[in-house]
Amino acid sequence: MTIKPKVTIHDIAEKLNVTASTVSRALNDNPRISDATKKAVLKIAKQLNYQPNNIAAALRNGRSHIIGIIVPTADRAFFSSVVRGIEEIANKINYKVIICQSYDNYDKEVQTVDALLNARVDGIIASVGKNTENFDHFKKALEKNVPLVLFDRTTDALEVSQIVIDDYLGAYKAVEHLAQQGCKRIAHFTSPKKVSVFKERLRGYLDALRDNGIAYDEELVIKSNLQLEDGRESMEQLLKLKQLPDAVFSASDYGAMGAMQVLKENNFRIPEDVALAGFSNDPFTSFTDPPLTTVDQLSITMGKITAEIFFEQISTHEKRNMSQKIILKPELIIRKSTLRLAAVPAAPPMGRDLVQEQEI
Amino acid sequence: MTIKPKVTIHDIAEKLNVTASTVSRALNDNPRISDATKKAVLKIAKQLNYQPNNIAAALRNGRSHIIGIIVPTADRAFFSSVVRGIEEIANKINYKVIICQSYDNYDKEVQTVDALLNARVDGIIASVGKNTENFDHFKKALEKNVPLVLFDRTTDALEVSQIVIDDYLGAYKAVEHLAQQGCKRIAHFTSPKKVSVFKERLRGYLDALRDNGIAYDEELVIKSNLQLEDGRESMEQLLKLKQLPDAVFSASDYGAMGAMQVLKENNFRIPEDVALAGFSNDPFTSFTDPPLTTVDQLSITMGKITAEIFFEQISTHEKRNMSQKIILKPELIIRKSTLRLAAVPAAPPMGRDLVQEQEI
DNA sequence: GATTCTCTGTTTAGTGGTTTCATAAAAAAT
DNA sequence: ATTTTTTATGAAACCACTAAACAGAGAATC
Repeated sequence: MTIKPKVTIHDIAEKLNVTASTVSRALNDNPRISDATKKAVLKIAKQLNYQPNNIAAALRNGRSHIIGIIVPTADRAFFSSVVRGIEEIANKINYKVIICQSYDNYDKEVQTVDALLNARVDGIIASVGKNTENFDHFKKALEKNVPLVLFDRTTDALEVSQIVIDDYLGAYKAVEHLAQQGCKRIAHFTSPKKVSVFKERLRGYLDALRDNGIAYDEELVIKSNLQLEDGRESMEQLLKLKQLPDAVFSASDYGAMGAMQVLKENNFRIPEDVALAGFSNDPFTSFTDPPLTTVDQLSITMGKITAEIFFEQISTHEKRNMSQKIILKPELIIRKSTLRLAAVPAAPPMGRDLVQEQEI
Repeated sequence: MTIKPKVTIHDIAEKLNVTASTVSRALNDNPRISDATKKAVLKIAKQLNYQPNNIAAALRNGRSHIIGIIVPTADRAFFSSVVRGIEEIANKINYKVIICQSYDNYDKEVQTVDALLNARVDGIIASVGKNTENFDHFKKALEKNVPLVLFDRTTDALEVSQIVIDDYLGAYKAVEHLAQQGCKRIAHFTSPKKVSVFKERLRGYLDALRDNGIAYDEELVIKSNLQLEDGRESMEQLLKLKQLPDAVFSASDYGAMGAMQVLKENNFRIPEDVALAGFSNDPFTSFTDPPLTTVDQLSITMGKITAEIFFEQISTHEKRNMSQKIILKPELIIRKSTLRLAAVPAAPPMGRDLVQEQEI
């Protein structure tokens, strides 16, 4: 394999006896260049296998046409869907996307923002890490006039546009549904963290209880990190109560899954003895037995809207347009884990469309 | 929020009454600069909140310190784990990673390679799309002397280093395990595509049958796209046979999951009536009931090794070092879906460590 | 016939950081 | 004291591309 020399617009210019600026304009389809010249340039460019140097262009005009996306992790179906939605729109208008993962690590998040700024991205779209409480790194981006939009995990500490789902409503819907299925003692798994989503879900839980005439019982609300193992422990704790719950609404699917495992190990029937609902509509929730009722977060929609708002901001650039907050309405995906009444939903079961592509 | 003016090394230079080159050297810790000057420069840089412009540097020295990763999709646990492994090593030596998704779309893959070349990445790590049969876009990278390493979905059509797992061995292990559990009629779900991984898995299946004294029965090998729905159909097809299988080894976890659903719907016991094994160790497999035996692909290891080989290539750069092919040994994760003999594995169940972080 | 446009291109001057080459001063060697 | 070496820095070129300002030829207008 021979290594070809790098070809620049100057090489093309030389071949055609014009200047580099003419070639540059021709390649950029500038109206000041005649069609004949454009064609000639394009032809030579192709012939020489010219590959534009985006770096030089970026340096010159101060826009890299690259945007940075920061997510806690890209392997969560929710985040990757959002990313995909953003990418689709970005690609359409010739922007490249660079995906960065913070792994919910504050330091890494700070470094990433810095790295993106150094790389001179044209803007940043981010979902804030779980442990982030200081937002100076994002402020730095704003100070440099780099557009910033937050989605899902956002903060009001920054004056930026945000796209979130209505966690309150999602939780409310789930708990209301449980109540309608005849549940009277509905437990809730939540997090001790100050993250707003959990506070909102808790609020939805409480309001739905009240609106459905169910008294709040403190011992039914269990705080944990909401991982699988936490869900197991929380459920075991609940099983020690004198009066058992007849439903659990977990603020995470993993927490619900842990509860499901423990319930089955103890020979409880789901949903007859205890109904179960989660939050997020993680892909695995349709594969559990019984399939898990959960709240879908409209990830694709969120991605598209996020991208739209972001690029709107990019184009209007200088103008300090007010930041907007968009709240999407989540959807309750009802599956067997909560269906205690006769009526089973007609086929095809809901949420089936969320099945992932196969692994190879 | 005030927009601060962009500060360059020239601003720092001016403040200190030195030249930009001195500042540049000081910032790069060049030994030819006195410690006093270095300290002064660093101090002013911090004071002015100087942010280096990587683009300018990249243009000048022809290395962007960015590497591109192309994966079919980032939301598959396997790929994102590999990416994570790569990222970890890359970050350590101050390289940024830009993750691109081809969505198994050939055109998008070609465009992506082009875009990465234009962005002047220092190298590319890729897993080839399912439908890619022409590799000219990758050849273009090689011609430009841009290091390229392939993992998992690779090709021998290119003279590059590859890191793959031994699909043959994975399949062999799975089928051997089924035989050891007393299965005599083991079915196999495979793909009609020409992708080597499936051919290898089929080969492993066949050899394991032979080595365990089980006769090959053509009607037990079912070809499909291996998605969930395909698995269901394949299983239904098997259930129509006069002589039912007592085990199914699917070349994908989703296929196995489809089979599990159909089996349960028809009141077959798993694994007593039919044992089930998949391939990939997708996160959901530990949440099914019963949990699914499957083959783990050592994604993290693969990522680390891929990164190591890649950066080795980056550093030795010019030298046209021979390309190597590394084949990792996959691991069989035994779970209840195949355990027909008394011995149930002691807690904690295997594969538990693969549980994903919770969704929020 | 002179003036003004249009059209198509050229000239020039960046963009921000790095690096080669040169140089002055200081230190070391003779 | 003189030469050589070392140290610390400056001046200018350069990376590849782009945009503003400028220019010349022919067409259109008065």
